[in-house]
Amino acid sequence: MAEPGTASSQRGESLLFLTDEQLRKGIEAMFFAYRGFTADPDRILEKYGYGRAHHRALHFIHRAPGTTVNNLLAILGVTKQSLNRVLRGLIADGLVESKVGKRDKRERHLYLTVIGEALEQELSDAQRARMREAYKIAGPEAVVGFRQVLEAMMDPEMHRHFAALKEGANDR
Amino acid sequence: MAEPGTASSQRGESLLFLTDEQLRKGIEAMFFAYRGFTADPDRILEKYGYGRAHHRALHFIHRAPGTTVNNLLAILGVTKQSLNRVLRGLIADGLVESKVGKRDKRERHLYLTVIGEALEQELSDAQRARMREAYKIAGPEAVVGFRQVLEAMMDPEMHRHFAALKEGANDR
DNA sequence: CTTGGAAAGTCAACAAGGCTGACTTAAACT
DNA sequence: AGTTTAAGTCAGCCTTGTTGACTTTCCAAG
Repeated sequence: MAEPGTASSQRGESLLFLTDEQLRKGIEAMFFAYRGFTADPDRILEKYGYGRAHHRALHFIHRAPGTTVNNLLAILGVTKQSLNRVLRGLIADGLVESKVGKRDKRERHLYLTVIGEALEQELSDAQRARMREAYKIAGPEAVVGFRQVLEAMMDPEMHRHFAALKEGANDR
Repeated sequence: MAEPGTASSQRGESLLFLTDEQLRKGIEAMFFAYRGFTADPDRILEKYGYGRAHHRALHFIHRAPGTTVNNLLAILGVTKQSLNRVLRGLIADGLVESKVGKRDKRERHLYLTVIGEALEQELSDAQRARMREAYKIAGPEAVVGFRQVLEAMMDPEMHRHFAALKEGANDR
């Protein structure tokens, strides 16, 4: 790889490797890795006639069952019309259920049905398998660094949403 | 849900955090980070009436000046028709130059013009700035791990292309 | 020297998934 | 009562991906 001779790699001040070349390699790594990251789900989705947009909706509804449309909109960062097109299909096919809110009846709370959960699992299994494999190859230390860099790369707004998606425990 | 210690393979201590929950957080981190990763260039591209596809073409032509269309096709992983549409625009606008090959006159070798380089720089500057910032926050150790995980996540075919894009030195 | 195949380019048609703008309905808030 | 909010819808547009069919140019092998 590149020159390892940047002296002490433990000092936070040793930013000598931040050459344009190294940064460009990072950019390219993101590009190629993201392709791998989406490749397996894409293949599965095709079988069912869905796309990436459906996957994202399924993923985040699974993660935050009972979430409102508005909340999902904020997480996904798309327009109401875009999301609605996708959601309509998933509801029509019986993968997602939309329930009128109790406190506020204007809101719709979204849930995965049994078959919705099943597809989410299938997609998630594939994606987790690749990630697990990558983690195994790179090792535990690398995983920590990976996550740190990714988090630092997010827009602050997005990082808020990311952090809010903690393990378990949702409202409702 | 997340049962810890499922099938402890290889290094015992290391795999304890590979719960489904942790893996899902990794997946979400990729999603949100990629959004941040593309946000700045997207804003710039909009000013000039271009899209992400144009950015990718500019990036890889900059990286491998004189590359052939076929080679670019393999790197980008799109169809000839898709790439050609984008390339046609860039050539018409004078950002990219297409030269007939010397050895093999069927091939076209692609180069950025001065203004092509200028736009590539503008895009790249923004993207590198974000990456540099993320690297600085995460620290040098993290950067190494980041790159290791990303490389392990690529499809083998894509990793070949990635590795081929080493510093400097192009064919011709 | 002929011919098969590779590299590039083009036309046409289509689909997914973004977007804007305008508008409706129902419910909540003030 | 009037305004705002959440959701949904219709219509239309754009980018970027896809197939399929076809041409031109040219290299290389028979």
